[in-house]
Amino acid sequence: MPELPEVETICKYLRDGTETSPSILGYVIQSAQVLWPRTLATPDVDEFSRRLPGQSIQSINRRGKFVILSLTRNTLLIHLRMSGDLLVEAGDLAPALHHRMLINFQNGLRLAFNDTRKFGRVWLVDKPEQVTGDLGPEPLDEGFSAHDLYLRLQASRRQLKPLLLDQSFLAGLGNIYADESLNLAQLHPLENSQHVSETQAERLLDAIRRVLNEGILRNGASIDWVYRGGDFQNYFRAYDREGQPCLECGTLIQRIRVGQRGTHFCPKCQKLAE
DNA sequence: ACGAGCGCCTGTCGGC
DNA sequence: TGCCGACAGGCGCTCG
Repeated sequence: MPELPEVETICKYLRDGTETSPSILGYVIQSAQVLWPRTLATPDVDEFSRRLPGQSIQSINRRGKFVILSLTRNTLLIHLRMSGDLLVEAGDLAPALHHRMLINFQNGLRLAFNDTRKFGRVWLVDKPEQVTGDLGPEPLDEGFSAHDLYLRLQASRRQLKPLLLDQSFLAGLGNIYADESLNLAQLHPLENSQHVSETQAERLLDAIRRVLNEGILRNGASIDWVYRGGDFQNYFRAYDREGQPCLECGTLIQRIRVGQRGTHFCPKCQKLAE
């Protein structure tokens, strides 16, 4: 799934629960099972399984695309990468086909990490900064200003699309929301970051925030086999809309390849400055 | 400092 | 129908 709005949606689901699923705050861990060992970035399976039992879930937060579960003594970080998902379910069910890790609680429920493509990773560490230390600012953080963004753009000379995907530049954007943000801000994905004016930087941050907030409001986007009820995919402006009319001017959306990622934009609204 | 290419995985889709 | 390549919401690693 995961870009910032989808990860935020999952955090909310775990923290607040839903009509059919409880919050896991305060749940006490009884045991852990790692069904696909490479899921575990650190420590090894033995130590992981030894340290978790007895700890409880103190808080659930997001930083960039990381889900962060603060436990009694340690911190559990989960990155869903391309196809990961977190589910609260009955502890006596047979593990589903793509379940990679199970955290069993004392109350008979469990947290399941489902990840078809096996790219997802889990860390159990003492300090979350050990994992999230290189992340750039949070785009929705009020303390992060358009001027801050402008200075960061000036400090680089990269193309905007790869820059927005770089988690050390800005945390949380992925391929969908980068395309959507650039389209709304009317900036070309290949534009050099040093050519972006202060006014354009303001427009870009505003666009990023609008797109992310709308994604969160709609519980993220649901595509293919990963479905959580989010419907932001019905409101895409550019992503996955090759050959369809731009919502602004009717010009057909183009798809190009940028840094091996499919990139969608309107050739009329998003002009290269050069 | 930066971009390109590839590896990691499974599944789906379109073309032949 | 079957096979095969391209592609997918991510990221870390090489290599120029």
